[in-house]
Amino acid sequence: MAYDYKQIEKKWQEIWERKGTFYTKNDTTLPKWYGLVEFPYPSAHGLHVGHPRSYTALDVIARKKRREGYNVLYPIGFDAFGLPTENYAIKNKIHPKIVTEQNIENFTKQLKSFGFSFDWSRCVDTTDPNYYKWTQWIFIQLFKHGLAYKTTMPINFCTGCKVGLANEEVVSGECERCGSEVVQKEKSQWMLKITEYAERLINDLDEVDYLEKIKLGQKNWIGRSEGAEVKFEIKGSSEEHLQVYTTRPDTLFGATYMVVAPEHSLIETLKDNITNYNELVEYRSQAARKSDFERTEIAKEKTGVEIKGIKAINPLTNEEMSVWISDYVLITYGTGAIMAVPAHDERDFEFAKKFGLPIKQVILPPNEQNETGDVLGPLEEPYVDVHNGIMVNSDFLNGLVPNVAIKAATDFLEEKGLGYKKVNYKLRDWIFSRQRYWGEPIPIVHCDKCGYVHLPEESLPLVLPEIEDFEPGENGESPLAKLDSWINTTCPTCSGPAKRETDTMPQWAGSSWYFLRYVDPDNDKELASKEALEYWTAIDWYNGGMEHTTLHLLYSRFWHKFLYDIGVVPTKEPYSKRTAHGMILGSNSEKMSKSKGNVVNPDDIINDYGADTLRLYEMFIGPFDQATPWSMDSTKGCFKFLDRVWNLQEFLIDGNTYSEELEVSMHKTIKKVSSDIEEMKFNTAIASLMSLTNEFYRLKRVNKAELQTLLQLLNPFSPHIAEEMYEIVGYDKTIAETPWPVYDESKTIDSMIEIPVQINGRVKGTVTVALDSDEATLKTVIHEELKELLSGQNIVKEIYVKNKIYNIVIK
RNA sequence: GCGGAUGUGGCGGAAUUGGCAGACGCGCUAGACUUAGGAUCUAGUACUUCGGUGUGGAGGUUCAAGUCCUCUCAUCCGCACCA
Repeated sequence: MAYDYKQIEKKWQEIWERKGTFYTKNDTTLPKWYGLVEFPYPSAHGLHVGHPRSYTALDVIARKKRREGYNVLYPIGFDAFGLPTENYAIKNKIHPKIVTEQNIENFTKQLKSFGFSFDWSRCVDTTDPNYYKWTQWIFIQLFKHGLAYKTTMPINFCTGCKVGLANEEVVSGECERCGSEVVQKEKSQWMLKITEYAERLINDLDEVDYLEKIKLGQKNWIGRSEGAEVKFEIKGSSEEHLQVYTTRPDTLFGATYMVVAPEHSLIETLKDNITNYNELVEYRSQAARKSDFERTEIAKEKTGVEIKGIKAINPLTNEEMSVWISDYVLITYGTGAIMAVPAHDERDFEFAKKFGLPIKQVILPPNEQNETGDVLGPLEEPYVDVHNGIMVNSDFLNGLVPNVAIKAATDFLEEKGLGYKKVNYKLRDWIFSRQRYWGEPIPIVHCDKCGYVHLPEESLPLVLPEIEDFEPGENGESPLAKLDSWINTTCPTCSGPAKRETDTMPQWAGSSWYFLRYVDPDNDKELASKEALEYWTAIDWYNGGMEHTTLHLLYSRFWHKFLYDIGVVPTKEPYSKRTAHGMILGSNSEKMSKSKGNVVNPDDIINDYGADTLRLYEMFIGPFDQATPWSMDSTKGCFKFLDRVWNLQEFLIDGNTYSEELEVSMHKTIKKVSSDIEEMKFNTAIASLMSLTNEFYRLKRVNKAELQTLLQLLNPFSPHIAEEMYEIVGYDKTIAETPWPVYDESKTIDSMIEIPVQINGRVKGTVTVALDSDEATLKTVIHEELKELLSGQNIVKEIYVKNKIYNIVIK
């Protein structure tokens, strides 16, 4: 009988659904295991082959954990608010809600066709008011605790469409759709104070098991640095001064000019003193057209304008310094102003060269030091090493190494009241407003009397109003701003007239806590019950893409920590373990994209080869954490393997124990597959299953006990075929109800082994000896074996690494 | 620019972490078989002048290096309003 994957997969998916095989048990006495994958954004394109890489991986692990006796929670849901759906809706004149419904329906059908062991009864959808009610509730808690505030932040504004744009929609300074110029436009926006959690977000990484590169990525993103904030007086102005953050207070004597961001408030406050105000404003509007990324590009030529009419005073030398504006200084980092030390900073150096500003060397590199230590030629390039060199031209710092000078300089500044020690972070607060329709409404009203007031919690959810016209408003406003009936409301505090917030939340909101909802998805009293949270959190294993390292993963950790602080969740960290999968590329090794025509549709693979083949290939394709190109031929190879397994039925003989020739192989394979799954080395786990199958073919027979084990090990990867064959072989239980196979360590070792023999590091032969043979025995055997090669040679040394290798050194 | 990765046959990759480089799969070659199929089975397959040579390149440490050290080249990914 041929391998009829279509019939087999349909049959088992129906059985699993009917019996509720993978529904999570409500038994909290069992040990639990909570595996999580990133829930998909239900786009109109459907799933791509990247999704099942992560989903299959944790499905494999979940299926193994269940059979090891764990109560497993392996849920799925939909992250359904977001920009692409809204844009699609506008373009095709369909309500985003309808689009979302259709997409979710399609995604569900697709996901079910893979045979994933999700507990579908716990499916969540971030656009469901019963779900976003709690997203809004969390926002209110943040607001009540002073972690949500409003401030003016720039948005990308398309001068053509008159709407706000996402960064992704801006292509080299132009609107992706209409090609008009995009400028930065100031807007009042809701912000979340993630920076308040910066220190804990770094420190608590010590308590979790994340891939090292993920921890590193988060630490670098948060960008903690220790330095000093220094106050620079402005000549002729007693109230205004410049506040500067520097990690290198040791170089303060070398600061020869200052640079502030074009957006710096100083330009407005000292407008009357400034003689070239118009020139500065012009430069600022130029800078507004560039992204931060473009502005800080070191390769580009530095630009800038001197602020004429004002001077700053170096607090240590009391010298006058010119003040400039330049776009390489960002208003969002530090204080938006820097002291420039051109001799010891690359960008400052370049800037100084271009504008002919003084360069004063204050650190002498070690190789240039002479007896006097004061011979300073013109610098070819800036010298930036903090660990080597010696301070010069720096008064009381002279003779110190920079590292020591940093502390000395900071202490001095603190003593004299000129500055103070400060920890700074690159991490910025989270811009939480979107001028969009398809997001959670922000449950805040503005009352002229009471200011910003949150809605009463019992009034939630604040349902997104059904509107006809969800096109963006004029001047970058949210579509909701056009809806007077929505905007005008009463203040919950004073009952006076008030206006609703018209911006919505970013997509990140719903995904920052969805894993909590899975544990108790239908609760309408709390976001989840205490008992359920107590039992299920923290998540035991979370797998997802590397691209989420710095945003989703940090945002959700931040929210979780906040919820911990207010007593809602019992753990400090949401995820005990985090791993990441590599991207699946097109067969030409480029990122899959419609325009390149290299997209592989999983539906086609399932249709042509079946879900079992797709799952197997996704796990076999290459090392799990690395990017790998898709290959249609290799997909076929996986199908061929399953077909070979299917045809083992022809060789099947009776036998309740492993046969003698296969015993070691059986135990070795169980060991290898078990440990490889835990380490996510799926590709080699499958390779060992293939090898075992090849052995069965070589012997032209397999007994029931051996086939049973093979099917049990194959089951997590290709569950349908494994279950079907298990049933055919005649077991009354399904594999899903069967414990994971065990191995005997003593039976994984061969009694005779082959030892390679090297002469001067080159393999010249091998000898087969009993395991753990002693060196003397081995030496006799080897010298007999390699008699000819060794005769007349001067043997200098012989090295034996037990059970590994034997090396003879001759001269 | 900042940050994170990766370089091994024709291709995807493996290598017990310093111990026989190329497991497993694809592709290719030859043979067998046949209800001529998307077949299947068996054997072979890094290069080679058969001495050797080979893990992006150049040095080094070691009895022994894909693995450790120094320098260097190339490619890919992320960068805060895509998710």
